[in-house]
Amino acid sequence: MIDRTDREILHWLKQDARMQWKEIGEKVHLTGQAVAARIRRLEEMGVIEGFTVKLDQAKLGHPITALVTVFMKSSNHRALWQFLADHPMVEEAYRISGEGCFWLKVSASSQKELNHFLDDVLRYGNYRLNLSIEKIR
Amino acid sequence: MIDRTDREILHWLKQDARMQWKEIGEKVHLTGQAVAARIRRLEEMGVIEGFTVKLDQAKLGHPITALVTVFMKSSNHRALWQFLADHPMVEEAYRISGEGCFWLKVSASSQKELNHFLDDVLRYGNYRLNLSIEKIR
DNA sequence: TATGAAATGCAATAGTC
DNA sequence: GACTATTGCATTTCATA
Repeated sequence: MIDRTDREILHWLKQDARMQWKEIGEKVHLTGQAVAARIRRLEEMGVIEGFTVKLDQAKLGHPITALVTVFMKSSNHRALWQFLADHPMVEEAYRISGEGCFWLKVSASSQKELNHFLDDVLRYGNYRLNLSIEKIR
Repeated sequence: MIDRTDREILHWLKQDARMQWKEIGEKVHLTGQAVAARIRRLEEMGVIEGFTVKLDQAKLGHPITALVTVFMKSSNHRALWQFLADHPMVEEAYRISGEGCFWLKVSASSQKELNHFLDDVLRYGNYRLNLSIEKIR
């Protein structure tokens, strides 16, 4: 279904998603064509969801990374779900187990922008805020 | 320093990091070469940290995503820092403000594997655990 | 599911503005 | 910084095992 070679290919793609099929092929002892076929299959299977860039948010003018836990007061999960799914400041969002909570990673250009976001969140529930002071990974 | 066109390029790369320079060029009204030059510059500036794949961890045999907050008991931050920076299950880790804490996103293949990880974390401090029950973004 | 050969087309480089 | 023209090489496709 998904063998050791597939995992090796994913390993290299994780390091550099623009690596050439041929180059990956040399690393995993396959031709570029075989690598291309495997990657196509992994995409079709949904194992590979897509290819992206890792960006330095601070250098893009978003120096604030906030880790937010939201505690719902109402049971109107759906509305918050949609709010989070659409909001441009939300980089990651999870529904989590426990007292009807969500967990978010939010990127902000200023304290003011973050405050405004949090005010919007307050319409749905309370929150606990943690600010990142260093990104480890 | 970093203009509107750069941001547009980043926007397209975020959607598909393997999009061809030429194709991006058509979208932002530039030649492929001009796009390549800008991307090279953005990499040198460190705005682009790299190119990666988005993977479906569940389909790779890691159905559990845990969001963990660590509260240090000692002040031996450095040791935990290193532990987190190296550990293969840790997908993201941040030093956060407040009571000497870290925040982590951890991927696990089983409850047992997660428990083992958490036991290791206990050497450094206490933790609060939340399990993801749905990935929103 | 892999390879080898052929056709296509992108990327890299150099030169110009 | 961007464009055009040229060259080199990866990707794609197809036939084959």
